[in-house]
Amino acid sequence: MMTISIFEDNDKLRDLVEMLIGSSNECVVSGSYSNTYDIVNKVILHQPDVIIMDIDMPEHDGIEGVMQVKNFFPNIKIIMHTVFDDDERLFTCLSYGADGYILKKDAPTHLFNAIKEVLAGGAPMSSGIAKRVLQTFRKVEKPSNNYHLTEREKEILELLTKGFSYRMIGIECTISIETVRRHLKNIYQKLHVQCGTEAVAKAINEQLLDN
Amino acid sequence: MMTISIFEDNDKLRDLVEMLIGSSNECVVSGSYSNTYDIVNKVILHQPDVIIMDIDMPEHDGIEGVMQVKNFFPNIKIIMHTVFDDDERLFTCLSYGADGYILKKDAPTHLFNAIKEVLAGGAPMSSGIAKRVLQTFRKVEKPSNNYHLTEREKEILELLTKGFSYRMIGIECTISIETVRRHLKNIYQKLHVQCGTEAVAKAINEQLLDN
DNA sequence: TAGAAAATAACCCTTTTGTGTGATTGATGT
DNA sequence: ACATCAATCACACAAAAGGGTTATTTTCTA
Repeated sequence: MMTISIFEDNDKLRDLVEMLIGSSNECVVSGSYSNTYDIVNKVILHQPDVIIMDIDMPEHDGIEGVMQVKNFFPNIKIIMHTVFDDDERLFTCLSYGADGYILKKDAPTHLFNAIKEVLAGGAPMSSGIAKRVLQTFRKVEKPSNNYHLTEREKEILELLTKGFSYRMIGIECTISIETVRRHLKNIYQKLHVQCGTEAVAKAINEQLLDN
Repeated sequence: MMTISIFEDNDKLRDLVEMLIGSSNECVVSGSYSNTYDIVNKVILHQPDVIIMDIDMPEHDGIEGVMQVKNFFPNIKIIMHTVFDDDERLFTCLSYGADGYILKKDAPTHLFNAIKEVLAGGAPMSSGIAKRVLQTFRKVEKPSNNYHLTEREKEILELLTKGFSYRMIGIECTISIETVRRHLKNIYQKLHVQCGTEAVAKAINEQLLDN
């Protein structure tokens, strides 16, 4: 028997969800509130396995709720249930550790399936949400940031980012400091930079070093 | 009527999937191969709406396939169908733009639902996969990487990352070069680094500059 | 209002960087 | 066999970086 708590400020919707879950013989609703005020103590009181969390609530909203709960009880599953599908709120919730994200426009059965899914270790999301999440993994089209650095040059540049002086690089690579200078001179030219610090910044920002 | 192509080197499984899809009255299979050799021309030939793509295939594998197809036809949906659930391959595929990721251990109906889901603009994933994806959004607990840099110090460090020399920083901030030296000396101490390049690397890698 | 923290500045001195110029060797490819 | 390129080394020189020390002014706060 799984225990569910609900945080939702729309009374009708809250009742509906409560009924939906209550009618199941696997879940029971314990704790149903219209905001996340003092949520930690409420959670301690009800010991839910899953929390259904609206975002837009007066005073203490759902984002605050996720943060608080996940901070103290990372194992309690939280499913966001909201009308919002903007990136801002979505990724904020996910970064706080929300386990699922269901839009209210989906059928109520979606929400019910989501509960089973989080309990099974999944991450239920409305389809548009899942798509948006995957989209963030798309590699931003690199403007061919290939400066044709040779392997040796990359090696030396990497040592430079680690704070090695020219001399230390020479010792590390067992070459003379003169050669190190020569390599770095070439590197600076290829990267179109004037000095080591700029080269290091560019190398890290544009991920020029294969690590 | 939707057209599906299949790339899968296990003959039996390929036939099975083909049958499964063929038995639907909404989808038809056109193009069924055991590797992704010359995949672009094959795709041109069959004009599929969705591609079911295995990863582990001899010679030309599914990762290469995703890369090629998405490069030329970003609108064709690709669902990965594989036994692999390691992060390495998962995120590589997603970065190339895969639209779904279904594990072979899931029921075959999962795959069929996935086709409908991608066509509806979704991003079908096996539950464990979805969870892993969400996990990457969790804010990594910053080990209080606070070196107590003052605003001025951050400002100067930022200019350093832009390749400004001490003198240029002085001009930019309208302070003497001596003060710049003093600030940077303090900065190096606070960051526990020996030189500018290392400080720049640390600043960028640990996101010390609020931008 | 006294004290702390931050920002400012100067001087000295050594080491490091960065540039210009030139040269040799080995591998690679045509 | 010749050309190209990467990697190596050398010398000279100017500019910049970085450390030590000391000191003044501003700003903020207890």
